Amino acid sequence: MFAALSEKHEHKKVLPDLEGAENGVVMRFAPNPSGPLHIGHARAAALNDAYIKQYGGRYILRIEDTDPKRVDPEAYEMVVEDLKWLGLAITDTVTQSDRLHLYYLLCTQLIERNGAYVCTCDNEQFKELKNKKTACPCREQSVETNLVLWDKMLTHGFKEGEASVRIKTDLNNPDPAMRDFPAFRILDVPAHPKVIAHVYPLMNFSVVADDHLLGVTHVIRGKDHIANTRRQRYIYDHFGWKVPVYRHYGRMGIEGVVLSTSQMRLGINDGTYTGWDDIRLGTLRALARRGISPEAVKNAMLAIGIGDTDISFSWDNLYSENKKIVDPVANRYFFVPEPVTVQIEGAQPHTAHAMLHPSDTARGTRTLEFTGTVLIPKSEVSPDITMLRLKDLFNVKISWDNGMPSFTYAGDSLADARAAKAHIVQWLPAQATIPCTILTQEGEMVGACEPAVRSELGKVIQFERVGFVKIDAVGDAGVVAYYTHK
RNA sequence: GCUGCUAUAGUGUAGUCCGGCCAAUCAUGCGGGCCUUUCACGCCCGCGACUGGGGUUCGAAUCCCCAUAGCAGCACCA
Repeated sequence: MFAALSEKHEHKKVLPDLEGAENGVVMRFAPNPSGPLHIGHARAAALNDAYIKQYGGRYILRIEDTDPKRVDPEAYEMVVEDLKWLGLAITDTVTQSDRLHLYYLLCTQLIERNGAYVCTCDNEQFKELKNKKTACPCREQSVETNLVLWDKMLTHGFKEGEASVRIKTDLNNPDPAMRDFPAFRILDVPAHPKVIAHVYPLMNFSVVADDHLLGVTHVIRGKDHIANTRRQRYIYDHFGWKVPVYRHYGRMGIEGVVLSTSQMRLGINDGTYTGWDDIRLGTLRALARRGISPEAVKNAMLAIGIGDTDISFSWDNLYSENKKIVDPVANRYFFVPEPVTVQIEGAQPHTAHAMLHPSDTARGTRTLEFTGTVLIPKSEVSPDITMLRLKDLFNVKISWDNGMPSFTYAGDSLADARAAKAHIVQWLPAQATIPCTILTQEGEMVGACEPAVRSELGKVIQFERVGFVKIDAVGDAGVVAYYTHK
């Protein structure tokens, strides 16, 4: 008995169980293709992914492009790329603009079931009636009339704004948002980039149609959809379909990056941002560029879970997850910020062997040839510092004369350096160094690094005493790196 | 305003359904120490929370009520 109890305590589930998931699940991630994916999307994407991996089943990517105003033709590809980067087990991909005929068909059936009607009321007028819990005249039309009007909608008999299809719900529902919400509308402009159409389903209709058609069993989405879930239930009831299991997680506040697609686009167009992967943006491609690994993103999202309380996203937690992944694999190099060139007196040429990774000796070393002149960080040259240890090399004594420092060799003994509490600093041979700029979200850090860093293009490395960076570009002019985190 | 939802340390999270294993878990952060030729990693120690007030009960983080706060929705967006 006690064993059972303690076991219960030790069995920490990563995520809470989903009801009715024992025999596998069908879940979906359903983004609007208006831009690349950002951290907010990653939560839904990762949560669904984790459950599908836990229970087995299918993972449907459903591109929800039923509003031509909010479709960026380039986003289709970006979304797929971003999900690929995240490493999700997507099994099916559907695009709603390919499926308009299905929605039309189901709409006809729904009208035949008397679950929907074509409303030709002025929008303001309808809203007024709705708020008074009063049916608009269109609601009383016969099924036959509705079918005629529906056909008229589809055959350009109405112009934009002149007619819509509404779902019959409960006009006495205390929440006005529930009362006879729209299911289809006419949009003459803009043209849809993927399909010729002018009658488009609204999200609540197309989502129900697809969730049912695709056999979706569980839906995990943000709580901004709670009202939609209630609306969608009316459609399920009209058709007599089985309703999926829903989970709505709370709002996630994310500070420090730009997330609004329109704001990002604006900034890119006016040159404020370099592109969708500008590191000031919260897109997944920006995180990737900064050296955040997809596993870290997923782990951080799973740690947040599906709670329905509002939370604030913690960059610290993400960085911590990323460090766990990156630290064991990142090679170490010297970066000297704001370098000053100093001549060391009294030292013979030395060859320093510095480990590529301190806890993985098998990875080998890099060699730095000392021939007399080195670069060291400017911050290490100040009157209150009298001794330094050049890491993996030797000790240096600094003496000050009239405010001018001079540097002399002070032995190889590490013990001496320790005894003197000397800083162990990164350095570079003056004859073997390349310029290096580290771009951070706040600005840039200029310095120099080991030439060998050029072979780490695209990888995350650690500049000792500085932090992890991703090597973004290498060239004759030097190296550009993005600061990942400490 | 109307309709709902939520409320555990700086942050995230477990526990809340079925009240006692909870003087509240784990992670992160912060402070200190050890290790170390990085201010990294690892290890050890510490800091820090049940929104407030009533009620029910032998007993409440857990149930009920009120208050407060936050959030969501109230689009011919998703």
